[in-house]
Amino acid sequence: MPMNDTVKVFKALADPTRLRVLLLLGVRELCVCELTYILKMGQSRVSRHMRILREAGLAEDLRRGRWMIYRIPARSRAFVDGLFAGLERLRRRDSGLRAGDRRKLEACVRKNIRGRVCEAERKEGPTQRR
Amino acid sequence: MPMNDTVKVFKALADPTRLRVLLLLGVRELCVCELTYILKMGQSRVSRHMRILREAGLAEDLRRGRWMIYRIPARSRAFVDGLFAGLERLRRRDSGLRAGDRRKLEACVRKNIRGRVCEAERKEGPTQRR
DNA sequence: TCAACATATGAAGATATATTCATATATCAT
DNA sequence: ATGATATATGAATATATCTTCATATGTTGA
Repeated sequence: MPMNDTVKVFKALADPTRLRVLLLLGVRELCVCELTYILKMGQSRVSRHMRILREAGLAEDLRRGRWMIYRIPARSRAFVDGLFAGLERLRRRDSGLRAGDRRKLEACVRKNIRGRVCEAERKEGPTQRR
Repeated sequence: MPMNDTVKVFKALADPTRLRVLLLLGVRELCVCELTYILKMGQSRVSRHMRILREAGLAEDLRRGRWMIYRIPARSRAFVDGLFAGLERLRRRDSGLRAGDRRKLEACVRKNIRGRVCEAERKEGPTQRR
C-alpha cells in the first residue's frame, strides 16, 4: 500500500512523544542527549522518534561536534506553528508544552547536558542522507 | 498509555482513506453508501473509518431516514481547512482531492446512490452516542 | 409485522508501529 | 591509535491498527 507524503506527516504527528518533541523544538533546537534528559527516555527510543520526524520533514538534523542537533526546518516552521495554533482553537485545553518540559528545557543549559563548548559554528547544514 | 485528544486527532488523520474522506466531506456531506461507492471499499470498512473520524471530532453524523450523513462539524471546519492549506504550502504536490474522487462525487447524484427522496428534513442534529 | 435497505460492530487474522537490548558508527580529546 | 562520548540501527518482542466476514441494530414502506 503506497503511503503518500501527507500521510507520513500525520503519522509522524500521531504519537505523544513526537508531539512533545515538536513543542520543545518550537522553543529551540535540541540534541538527542538533551531530549533524552528532558523526556526521560532511552537514547535509542529518542533517536528513532527523531528519525520519523526527520523523514516526515518535520525535523532536520545537523552535526555539531559529537552532537546531532535537531530543529524544525525553515520550510516546515509555518506549518507546525499553524498546526498547534489551530489545535488550541479547536480544543481549549491540552495542546502546548508541559510545565515540566519547559522547566527541564531550561535545566539543560544550567546542568550543561550538552557539554561545555558547543564548538562555535563549524560549517553547519542539514545532514545529507541516503 | 493515556492518549490525549491531540494525538487522537492526528491518528485519525494518519490514514490515506480517512484523508480522502475528509477531502470529500470538504466538498459536501456524504452518507456511508455514497462513500462506499466513491471509495470502492466495503461498507464495514468505511463505517469504521467514519467512527474514527467522528471520535476524533473531525466528522459528525446525523441520521436522515435510513442514512447516516457525515459532515465536518462547524467547530472543526477551520482547523481542517487550515490543515490542507498548510500542507499545500508545505509540499507542492499530493494534497487535494483526486480527480477520480471528484468525478465519482458528482456521479453520486446522477446515479442516485443515496436513493431518491432524501426525506426533506426531519428533525436533524448530530447523533447522540454513549 | 415483515422484507429490504443502511449502517454498526464482534471477532479473527494480517500488517504496521513502538520499545528494548545489544551493538555499530562517528567524533573528540589525549 | 585509544578511550570516552553521542548517536544510529538490527533484531526480537510487545502493542496497536486495519481489514474482512458474519451478524446485529435501526429505519422505511408495504
